[in-house]
Amino acid sequence: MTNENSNPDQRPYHHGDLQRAIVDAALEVLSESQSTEFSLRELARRAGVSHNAPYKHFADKRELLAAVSAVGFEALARQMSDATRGLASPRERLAAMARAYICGGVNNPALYRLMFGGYLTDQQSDRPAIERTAAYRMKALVVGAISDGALGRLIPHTAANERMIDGAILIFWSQMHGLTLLLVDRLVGPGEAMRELSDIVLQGILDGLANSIPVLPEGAWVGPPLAGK
Amino acid sequence: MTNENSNPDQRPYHHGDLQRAIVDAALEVLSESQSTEFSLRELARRAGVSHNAPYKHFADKRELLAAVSAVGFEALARQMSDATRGLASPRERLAAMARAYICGGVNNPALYRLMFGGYLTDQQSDRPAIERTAAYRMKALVVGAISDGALGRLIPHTAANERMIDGAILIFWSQMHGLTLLLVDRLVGPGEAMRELSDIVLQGILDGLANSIPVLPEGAWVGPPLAGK
DNA sequence: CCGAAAAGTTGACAATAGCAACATTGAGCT
DNA sequence: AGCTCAATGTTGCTATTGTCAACTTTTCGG
Repeated sequence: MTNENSNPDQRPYHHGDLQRAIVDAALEVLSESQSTEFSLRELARRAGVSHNAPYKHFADKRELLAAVSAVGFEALARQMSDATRGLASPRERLAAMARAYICGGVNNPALYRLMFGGYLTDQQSDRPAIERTAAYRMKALVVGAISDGALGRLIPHTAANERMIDGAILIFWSQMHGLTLLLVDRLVGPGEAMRELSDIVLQGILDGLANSIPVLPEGAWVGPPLAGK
Repeated sequence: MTNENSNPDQRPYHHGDLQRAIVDAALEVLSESQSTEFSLRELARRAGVSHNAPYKHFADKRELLAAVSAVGFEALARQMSDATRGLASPRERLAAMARAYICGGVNNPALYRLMFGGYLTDQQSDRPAIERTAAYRMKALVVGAISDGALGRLIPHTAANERMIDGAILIFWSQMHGLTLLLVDRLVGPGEAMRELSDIVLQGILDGLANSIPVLPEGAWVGPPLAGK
């Protein structure tokens, strides 16, 4: 029987869930320092283990950061999902998602940069499956709102509409992504006007897309590349 | 008389222009490795000087990377400027700038991320003056195209139009910025369709802005914050 | 022509990433 | 139970790095 509460000061040899503890510590340090340049040893210290224990769970720092990034994607997907819960109007759902997306970035720039800043992307390696899953969930939410009429008319999610929906998402996503990063980098501001600015931009997009939606060319994709290639 | 060409193999005690050499080496390594995690010592080695020589020109690594970033901003400003040279149509000028911007990012993602990825932004310190200068130049080009009629009607660059022009730039810039980063991170693709995708997106924006241009609220800004605050 | 400042060098220190060898524990098998 | 073994954690080590301090060589202004 493993009872790690019996003796608070006498940590058992085995931590219980170091993997989780290390990732949590990383999220903490990342939020505090807003930098990915912390040391694995620092995390080990925070978790109260020896400097090399993390290596039993992560091959190297890159792998650890990938895990942190994955947690970030899951959190973002959840926040976007939660934000739309109970909203009947598809347009309102889309707006809520956009706000949640921007908020997520502004509230933790370093995490957002880690997620999207190509720490893994640089290598030719694919993104972890868990990230892709979260990303697909986010995309599905957006697709749902669009097909439900967020752009002024119903656009059923059929094969015929696929490239048009992707066209709309390309515009919508890149606009929100860009705004988020400009806010984060304080190249537009002030941060307090985040909500106001994002609504202005969103308004512009929705109006534009209501008039005409581009169709993506053959072979173009939006979202994390499929696993195979 | 200092003649550093007289004896190729006998490097003089003083390098001549180490500052420049270090920055050049950094740009090289950055382009090759697509990562800012190189060592100052590596740069010193490449420049053929001792491991501490760079510290006579840069207080620390951050300062060196700031200098690299500044060079990147200058290059980007020049590329955008060159791209518009000789184009009479303001709309074409705007499109050319957008393409140059995106190209710059896709051709050297690591540099682009360094420039916009808040290596300096994290600290409360302002961006170097040289960066702000380049940024203002870029913004001036965009303002020029817009006021010349890139959005379908002339919008003179007057105080009355200031917040409307900034509104247009907010949309235009964040859209291009987002598209660039999504391309860089391969979250949209393929890279070969860069030109096609950016033209599609640009088209959507210009059409949208031709219909209505948002007016930014009081206190909002677009571009690097002014020096004072 | 001299003295100080600029530019470069050598040597040191603490911290880090990551490897290897060793120690401890718990889970499965008999 | 008792044994075994893989998972987990630890200690010790090496190579590398950022940065400081002290020293040397040039260059340049007065």
